[in-house]
Amino acid sequence: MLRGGVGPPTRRPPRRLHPSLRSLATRPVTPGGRRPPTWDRCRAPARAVPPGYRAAPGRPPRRGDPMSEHEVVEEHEKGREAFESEEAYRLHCLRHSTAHVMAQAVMRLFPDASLAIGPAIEDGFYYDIDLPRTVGPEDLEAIEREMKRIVKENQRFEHERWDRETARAFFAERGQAFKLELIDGIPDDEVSIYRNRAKDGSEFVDLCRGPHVMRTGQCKHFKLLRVSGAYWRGDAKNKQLQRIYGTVWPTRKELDAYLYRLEEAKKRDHRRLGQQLELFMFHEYAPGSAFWLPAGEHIYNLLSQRMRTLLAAEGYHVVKTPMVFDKKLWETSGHWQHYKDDMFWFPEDHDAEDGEEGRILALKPMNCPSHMLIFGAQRRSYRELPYRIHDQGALHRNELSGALSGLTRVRQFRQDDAHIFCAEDQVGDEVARLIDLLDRVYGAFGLGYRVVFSTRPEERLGDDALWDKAEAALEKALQDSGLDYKLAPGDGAFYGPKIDIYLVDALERAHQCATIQADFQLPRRFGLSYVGADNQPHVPVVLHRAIYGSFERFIAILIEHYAGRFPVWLAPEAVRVMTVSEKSLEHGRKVTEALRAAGIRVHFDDSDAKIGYKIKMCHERKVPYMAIIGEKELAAGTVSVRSRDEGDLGSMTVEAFVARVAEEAKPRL
RNA sequence: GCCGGGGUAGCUCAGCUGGUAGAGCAGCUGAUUCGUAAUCAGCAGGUCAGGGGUUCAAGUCCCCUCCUCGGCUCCA
Repeated sequence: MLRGGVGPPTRRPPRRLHPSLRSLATRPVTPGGRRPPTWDRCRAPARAVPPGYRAAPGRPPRRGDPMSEHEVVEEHEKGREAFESEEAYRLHCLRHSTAHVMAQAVMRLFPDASLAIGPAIEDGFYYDIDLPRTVGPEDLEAIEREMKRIVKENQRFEHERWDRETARAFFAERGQAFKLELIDGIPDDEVSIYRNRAKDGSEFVDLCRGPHVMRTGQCKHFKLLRVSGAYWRGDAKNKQLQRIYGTVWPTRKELDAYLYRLEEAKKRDHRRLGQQLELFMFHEYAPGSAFWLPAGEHIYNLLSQRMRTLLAAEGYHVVKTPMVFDKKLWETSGHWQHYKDDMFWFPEDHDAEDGEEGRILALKPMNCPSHMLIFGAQRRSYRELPYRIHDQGALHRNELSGALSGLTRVRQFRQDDAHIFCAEDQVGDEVARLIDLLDRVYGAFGLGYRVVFSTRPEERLGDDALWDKAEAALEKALQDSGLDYKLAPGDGAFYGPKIDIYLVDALERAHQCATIQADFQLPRRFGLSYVGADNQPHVPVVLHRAIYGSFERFIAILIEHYAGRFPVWLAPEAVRVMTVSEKSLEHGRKVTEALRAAGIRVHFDDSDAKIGYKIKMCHERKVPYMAIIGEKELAAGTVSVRSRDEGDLGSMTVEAFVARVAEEAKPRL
């Protein structure tokens, strides 16, 4: 999500991952790195055809005519096309099927439950259910036990087609109001139904597009993870349901690997490491706003400085703009109309009588309007274009209290924000330069990335000719870059097409950070123009762009990506010098000074603790290098070096050590 | 904002069905001068998130507020 775009972010919780990237995070990370053979145990139904039934009109649903083998195969081939790989398709079937198994189990335990939807999602599945009471962890265990029984029974997933009235009657009789709503939303005359028959003669019948695996026995390696609230159709005005999340994998090994990955992610959680490493803190007096402690501020500031330097070299003008603006600015940009609830604002005159019209001021949630003012403050020539403005000013957004989370969802943050004012025919070049730039930036951190190109949405501003031009320019730049990218038709902003970049971290999780958005609307709203070579006024195109995105979020990703083990060039503390005993204090001091003189961030642990204890403390801080100084080193004028990642490196001369660390401390960016 | 977990010493956590708060680490003081992931002893540290209520008695039960965590359109 572009935290600096002009789009009117609606007041709703964030979508976590772009749908077109769903498969990205589903890749299992096995400790050995190799993927186990899986698919022999998860057979999708196309090869072996499950019995299907078609209900004849007017007949009771159970007595349908069997769906022909050909039809079933055809259907599954069709379903498969929507997936990028056989693997993705089979996982989808497995996950969706396990959602059914869970629903079946829930219905056994809570006969009054009412089922909403239960899709397959990244890494698992969920089912939204209206339950008579709230369920807790003990209930999840009970549901799991029931699911295991169903798996053991190895029930078939029988596919049937019913006419809609039969289906309506069936679900109405069972009080399944959500299913009725879903049926009413289906345009076809027939609806698709899946049926599971239990050994005891009971049945589980669900409205479902499918496809499914053949039998419940395939859904063996699952685990229910958590339960939370979710609104029917995602709308806070609707009834809130209980959403039960689970995960499922074709093999035990993959399930274990996934659970291991969850554990690993928990260990790397930036909130936990942020406290452990004293990078930042929060206080209830400033919900959603981080306090950057010295170690964290070091990283923040380093990223900030490197980006300024980089962008200055790219021809950007670095500016600083006001924090508080008259609400008129936000009316001009359109934020006030769409986004007022997410802004912090207040009357200029606090003593104004009730009803008295005073000036309203607002903290900026985005930088773009003030950049529009800068561009518009002078008469601009085409010779000045592309005119690039970079601004790292603090932004404030009044996020929903329930949406706040660590550094990733905050109320105050800064971006490596910039706006590029250019002529229409310069868009392609600028985008190409940006792609080159972000490739360099992400490369410096060892982060991979994926690119998604989003084109015109149904509801949009501007004429189609302009959209044609913009989309063509962006796409050409993408093609020229040689990058793989995915197309997301209709996912663009209402004011222009965009390119979103998803970072892939060490745990193969995707995070949206960078974005490049073309905007044809904002310059018009601000009445901007430049004088062209033809001596006529032209409206510039604006590119909204960010590479880190917000510093807060990017640092959170870095913390988790590195698991707190920052490389020397980023680490707040590069070396800790420690003495074995007081006898070597003097030499320790000298070594510390030598490192400091070389510009290395070093701390001298001259306490009287034992060396083993000092090493342990240092490990907990994840300092990359330890220089151990004892009487041997004192006599030889050396240091004994221990690396965080490689262990004891033996002794070397002070000069060699300083040179080694200095080399690693050079900014990679 | 909504649903559901949490909030006990700086940190991690214990405290059963109500009977007046505890451990480890960190801190301080002292001893110890030690060779690659925890030296010993002593001391100090809490309005049990905040407020209200029930009770002879509340960390524990009830209500309100704040903060925090998991979620809240990956659409049969």
